[in-house]
Amino acid sequence: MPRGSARPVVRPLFAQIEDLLVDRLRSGEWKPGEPLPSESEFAEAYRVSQGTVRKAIARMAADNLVVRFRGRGTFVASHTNEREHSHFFHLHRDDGTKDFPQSRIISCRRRKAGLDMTRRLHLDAGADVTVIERLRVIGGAVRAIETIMVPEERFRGLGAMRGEDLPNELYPLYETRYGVRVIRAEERLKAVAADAREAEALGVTVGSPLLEIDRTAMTYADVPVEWRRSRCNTEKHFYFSALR
Amino acid sequence: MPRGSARPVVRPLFAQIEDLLVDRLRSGEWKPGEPLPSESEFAEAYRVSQGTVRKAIARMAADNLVVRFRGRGTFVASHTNEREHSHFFHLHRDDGTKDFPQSRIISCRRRKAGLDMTRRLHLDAGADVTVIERLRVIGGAVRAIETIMVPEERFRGLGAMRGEDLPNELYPLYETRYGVRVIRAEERLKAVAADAREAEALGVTVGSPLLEIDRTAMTYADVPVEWRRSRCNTEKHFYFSALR
DNA sequence: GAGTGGTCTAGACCACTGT
DNA sequence: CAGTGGTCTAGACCACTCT
Repeated sequence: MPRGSARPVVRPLFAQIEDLLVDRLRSGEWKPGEPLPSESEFAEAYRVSQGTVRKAIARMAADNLVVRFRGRGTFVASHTNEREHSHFFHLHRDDGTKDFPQSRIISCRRRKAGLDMTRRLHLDAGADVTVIERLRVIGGAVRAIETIMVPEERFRGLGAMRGEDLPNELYPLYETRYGVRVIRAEERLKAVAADAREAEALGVTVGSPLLEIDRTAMTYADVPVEWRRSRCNTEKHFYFSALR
Repeated sequence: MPRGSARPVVRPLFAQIEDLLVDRLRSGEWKPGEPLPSESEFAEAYRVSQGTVRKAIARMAADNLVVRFRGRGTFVASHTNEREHSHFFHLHRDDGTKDFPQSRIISCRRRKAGLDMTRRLHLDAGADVTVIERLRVIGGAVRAIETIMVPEERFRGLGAMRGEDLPNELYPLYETRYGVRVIRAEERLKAVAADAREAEALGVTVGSPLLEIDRTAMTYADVPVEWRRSRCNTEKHFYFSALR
């Protein structure tokens, strides 16, 4: 999507503080789940008022970069937290409830990136990628088949992992094992027809309509780190999107 | 969707001010596009500091209830503004560009609400509704067929309008003619198979996969005012969703 | 009790708009 | 020019957590 607009020449103080703090987050100075220094410490260190630091951190909290607790402190957001678990999973049962998906790995291999991957993941030609194929089981039934592509460079050794060792949720793994924190994602949805392989995996007839979810996941500074394509049987589920 | 949680017993001042202002917005005290009184006026009237009013209005701006301009003032948000035009339309061309849809009315009739409509629109049994059917033309080709359902009570006389008199965009009409401002919407997406009628309208074969977008549009206080169901040919377009 | 973030105030200065 | 919203400061009080 058309993103990223030119920055104004002069930035407010709080925005500059925010930039500095986001840079320090990106550098890994504080790991996911760890506490940041307090507002007053930052205020003193940067020689600005506490209110200015507050505004900077409030924006980081609004962007889900950190979470704040009164009386406890400010912590780097983490996908390992229960609250953020499946934060990016938008399939709901028709009755509106949301039950969390299980994963069943089909394959996990290392490959050379195709042209599409190099473009989506901002890779050089010939770069290595790990490609994971898996089924997603919701409420006991296979509801989606998913292809996940990540650069080997950032996730060294992932391509050599055995399927049984891969967890249900990948983003916590990205965080803890590779220090890659997924911040936001963009999804492109289409209706497509099931091919023979998909139809068999999902237990539907060839040509059945499937919801394709094409996701690019990004870390700090909008750098893409994962490309994922799911094809979902939406007979009993829907993808939820809130507009405002 | 599971929405609306219990309010805390004691609400901060700024939140109370926000509630009061939203109530006054809802009452129609200021029409879309019109200016609100200034921060300092509200501060004096409610006997709170200007900073507290600022925080209340900032939240209303974040919710797209109002728009603010430095030097000019605060204005009630309106779908008639260019910026908000097609704000809720999420279909993009495959190349990422977004061109705006034209509408071709198929029919516009008054009916008795079915059980589904009474439930979706919070109506009494036997209530009258206006049902509009139309095609959406994007880039010269028919890309979607759409059914729109609104309560006659709120949109009196809409059901008697001739198709030629209905504009491309309905939300500006809702605003100017009926004083109904759409604030937010929820969409549920599925992949479905085209039936004979849809296939003919969209120029695809029967059974082709279509993206169904099922939207409930709401005004202030999450009151539903429109139910809309679109079935889209996504061969050359995708539905965009940003996750954070 | 010391330390955290959340609320609220009061006042200053600024950029920008309309006249 | 007066009036608007945007930024920044400094300080007070609060609810809450940890030890």
